Amino acid sequence: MLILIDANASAPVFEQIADQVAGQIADGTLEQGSRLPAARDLAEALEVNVHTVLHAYQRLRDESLIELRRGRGAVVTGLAVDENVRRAVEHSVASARAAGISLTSLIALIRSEYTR
Amino acid sequence: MLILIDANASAPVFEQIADQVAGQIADGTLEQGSRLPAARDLAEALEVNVHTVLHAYQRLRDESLIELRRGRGAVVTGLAVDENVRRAVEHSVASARAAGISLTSLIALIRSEYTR
DNA sequence: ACCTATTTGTCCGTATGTATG
DNA sequence: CCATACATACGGACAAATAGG
Repeated sequence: MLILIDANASAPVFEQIADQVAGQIADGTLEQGSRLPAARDLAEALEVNVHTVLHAYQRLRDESLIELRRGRGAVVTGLAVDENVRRAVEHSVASARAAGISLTSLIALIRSEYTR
Repeated sequence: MLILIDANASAPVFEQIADQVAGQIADGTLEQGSRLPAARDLAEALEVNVHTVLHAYQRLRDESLIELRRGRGAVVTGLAVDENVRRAVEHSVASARAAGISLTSLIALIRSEYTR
């Protein structure tokens, strides 16, 4: 876990942590199924508060890059892509319906975004 | 702002607040453009900590139901639905591409979810 | 251009709850 | 039953953006 905090950076600390972990998941340094250090441990190593690390972890969970479970820690999902896609599609459809957008229009949106 | 906190409920307080505000946005009690009470004020009224209310507000922002700006407060967006859809679609397409899912397959997914 | 009040944003610290193993 | 580790809530402090005078 090579993570560097730049105290002078404009980005908040929790975001720096989240971004760097996300980057390591993206480039394969952190493999699917691997476990992140316990929030307290990482916090101690980085000399920041536990909440700051937990905040970063929760951000990563919201982006479904990791799974958080009490007593178990943070596990990289990363490649649960099918599940990611399913959820993303579910959300797209839900917000489209809420906006009164027809199936045809939604598909047109998807198509133009895909071929962009 | 009629919000009731049930201390005995299983749902956390911040979620109770977020859900009730979301409900009032959905049913029109809170109109688009209207301003939510300052976090500190609502916290005082509900006799909870400011951070708890801020947590709820930030949750609502993540769902793009409100906009948060320092010094200005929390404003109901509600109808920025087109933007919501655009972002959702963007995300769906991005995760589909990352998963190696073709445009055709993605459209099939969208269709089945829509008509579900 | 300046100052001040308002209000969210971040971070720290502490305490307690709760699911996991 | 016990240790681990995230989840929630409280409290306090200061920073940063906004609005208004």
